Formats: sequence, C-alpha cells, structure tokens
Amino acid sequence: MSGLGDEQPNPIRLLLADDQALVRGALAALLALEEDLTVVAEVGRGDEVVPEARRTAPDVALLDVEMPGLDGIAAAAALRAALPACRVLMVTTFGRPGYLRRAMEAGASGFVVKDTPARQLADAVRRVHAGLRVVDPTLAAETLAAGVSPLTERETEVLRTARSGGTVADLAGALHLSEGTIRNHLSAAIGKTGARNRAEAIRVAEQNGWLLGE
Amino acid sequence: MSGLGDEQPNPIRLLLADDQALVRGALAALLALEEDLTVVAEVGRGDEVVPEARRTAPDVALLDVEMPGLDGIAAAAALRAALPACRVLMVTTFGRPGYLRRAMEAGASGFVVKDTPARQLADAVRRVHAGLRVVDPTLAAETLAAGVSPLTERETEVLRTARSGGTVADLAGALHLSEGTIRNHLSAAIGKTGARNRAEAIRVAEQNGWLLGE
DNA sequence: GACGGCCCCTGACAAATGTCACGGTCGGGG
DNA sequence: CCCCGACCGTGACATTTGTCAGGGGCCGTC
Repeated sequence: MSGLGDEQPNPIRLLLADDQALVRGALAALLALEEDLTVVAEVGRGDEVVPEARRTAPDVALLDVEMPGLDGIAAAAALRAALPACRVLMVTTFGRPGYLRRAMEAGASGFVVKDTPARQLADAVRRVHAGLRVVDPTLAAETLAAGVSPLTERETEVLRTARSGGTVADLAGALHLSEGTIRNHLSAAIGKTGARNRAEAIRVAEQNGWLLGE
Repeated sequence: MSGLGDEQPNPIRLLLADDQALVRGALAALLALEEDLTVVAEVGRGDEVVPEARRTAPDVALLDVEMPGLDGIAAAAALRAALPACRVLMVTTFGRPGYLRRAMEAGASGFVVKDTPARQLADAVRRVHAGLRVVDPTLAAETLAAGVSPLTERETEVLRTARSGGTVADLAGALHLSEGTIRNHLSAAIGKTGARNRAEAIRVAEQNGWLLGE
C-alpha cells in the first residue's frame, strides 16, 4: 500500500473530471493509494477543466466523456490547446467506437473503459505520463470496424435532436427546416445506419458514438 | 486518515456490487480509508450477490441498480430473504423515482445517488448499519410526486420490449400477441404517460423507473 | 466550366403508427 | 349474482412516418 513517511519527491500530478461526485471521490481515493501519484484537482463539469488545470498545472488529466457544460472530448481538445504539457486519459462508461476515435483526434493519449480492473488504472496513468498510448485493444478493433461516421453533419444534427423523441413537426420547428427536409434527412440516416426505424437509427448512431457535439 | 496500527475490533463488514470494475474498486478504496469499515466482498453481477454474501456474511451490502444477471433491486430482495441480518444500501447512477420505491419495497434501508459527495458515503453506511434509513430528500419528494406506475403489467411489458426499437410486427411476434393488441397497449401507454409518441412514452416510463423487470 | 457532394425544398405515395368503437374472456369484490 | 377492470382480439380510420423523384443553390476539385 501507500508509503507512510516517504513522500515521493516528484509525484505525478492528477486532475480528475467526472460528473458523479461519488465515483470522482472514489477514484481520488483509489489513486491516492499510489505513492507516486497525487490528485491536485477535481471538477464535475467539462467547462471547469481548463480553468482548474491552469490553476493547478497537472501532469495528467483523467476525463469522463459524459459531463455537463462541455463533453469530455471537447474538454480534452481545449485542454491540449491550453496546456500542451498535460496529457489526457479518457475514463468513460461507454466503449463507443466513435468516442475513442474522437478522443484520439482531440489529442488524448489514452482511453480506458470503466469496467477495466481497478488495479490497472494507476498503470495506465503512469504509461500516459511516460508518453505512451493506452488503448483497449478490443475497443480499438471495434473502432476500426465501425469506421468514421457515414452521417453528414445535418443528418447527425437532426438525429441528435430527434433523440428527445418529438414529432417531425417538432424537429422542423426546432431546426428551422421544412418537414419534408427533416423526413429526407431522417430517411438518409435510416438508410446509412441500416436501421428500419427512426428509433433504431438513433440507437445505432448512439452506440457508435456518432452523435457527439458539433 | 486511516489508522496505522490500531485496527478496529469489530469493523462493519461490507459487500460491494457494481458492474463497472473500476468504480467498484475505487469505492472499495474510498471505504477502506475509514477505519471502522472493511470490504469483505466485491461482485460484478447481481446473481453473485447472494452466494458471495452467504460466504462472507457482510453487515451491509452496497448494490448498484444497473447490473447484468439480476438487477440490483431483485438482488436486494433476494439478499433480504437469504440473510435478513444484512442491510442493503442502494448506490446508483440514476435517481429514478420508481427505483427508490421499488428498492424500499424490496427491503433496502438506504438509497444514495452517485452524484452525492464522496465523504457522505461512509456516513450513509454507518447510518444504515445502525438501523436508520438513508434517503435523498429531493428524490423522496419526486417519488411521492411521480406516484406508482399507472401502467398495467401488460403495458409495461410491451413498452419494455419496444425499447429495443422494433416495429409493431416485431413486438407482436416476440410477445405472441396480435398487432392490434400491441397497438392498443401502446396507445394506452402513450395516453397514460402523457406522451405523443411511442418513443416519448418509453422515455417517460424509463425516467420514472416504471420499466424494471418482472 | 463541368462534375460531384451536401444542403434545402416540394409533392406524392406507400407503409407504419396511433386512435377509436366494438365484442369477448376471466377473476375479484360489492 | 353482477359489475368492473385487466386482458385479448377485430376492423376501420386518421395521422404520422418513411421513400422516392424531382427541383434548385452553394461550394469545392478536376
């Protein structure tokens, strides 16, 4: 377990971002057991990541994807831009192929799903800090298989808006488009996802991580 | 903070059940910091709860609702039946009103959402162990407001099956009912939930926790 | 400049969905 | 006993949804 009196001279400084306070605190406790790691910041919203990182200058940031304010991927990009020295390790619930792709494009160094064994987390942090990449091989394979989103920008937007479950008229109003156009976009999305329903199309797109912001 | 050499004589014995190994391990680390608590078992599936509890005889079981094998509510009921001495504290991601109701009916002593501050968890465990009830007051109010599910058994079943997103014909085939009957049940569910869609009805029912098993 | 991709719109059509009125079975409670 | 509610089914109907064939406008690239 943790050293008693011998503090590490230069421990790895960590920032934790997760919207669930309980798991955030629990992760902090888990990582604090390692004598070469120290948690210097905790935030619960994506838009707090960069300001807090500026204040505390962490070496590695552990970011959840699902967060209010700003999703973890966007936060990762912003963080890379603001503090290039800080590495990013995504820690997320869902192993959506698209998430991994977007995270890597955003400059993340690692991607860990929340059902990996707890003991491996500290090692992942160390690897990332050392400049290595950490990726679940299974997930990487899926990502290659799923490929880039076939949906056009408008189609994703329509699909994302349709997630809440409104009628075509609602969508048309919300997006300032004609109902026919909405139907066309939906039809295209249904075709591209191989679904038979609007609902199915949404499910498929969601599972592949094709419905992220922007 | 943990005591160094002075182990508590009779620490509270805990069982942890959560399907995400990482948060499970993290929670274990968090709770292990308290000198009057000790984690004696960890499981990742609902149907492993009772066997493992039989083996380790915990005082308090922390159960997640979303788990493979057997959902946390059912696991709680089974655990109460098998080991009445063991108290149950539900720890879950979603504060669905129906979840709380069902958990209480299943004999749980406490209900904590995963975005409560980490420091409060140990206290919740102690309270539950002492025979008290632990419930988020906001959630309790919502539960009262949402009331019991207005859906009849068949309607819930149809709605739950419809979640996967199939056509009426699919549902009819899966449930061995006529398409007309399926449509009737769906229509009734849509009316009762105040939705305008099948999709909306599913969302509402899900948010209220009306779609749980059995 | 021609081409292709994406975008927006229209209109029309078939299919799926949601609603309604109706009948019938079964079990429990007044 | 009779009524009520949940349940299953039918058939007909209006609405919504999904599809298709067009028509433009706006970039980019070849």
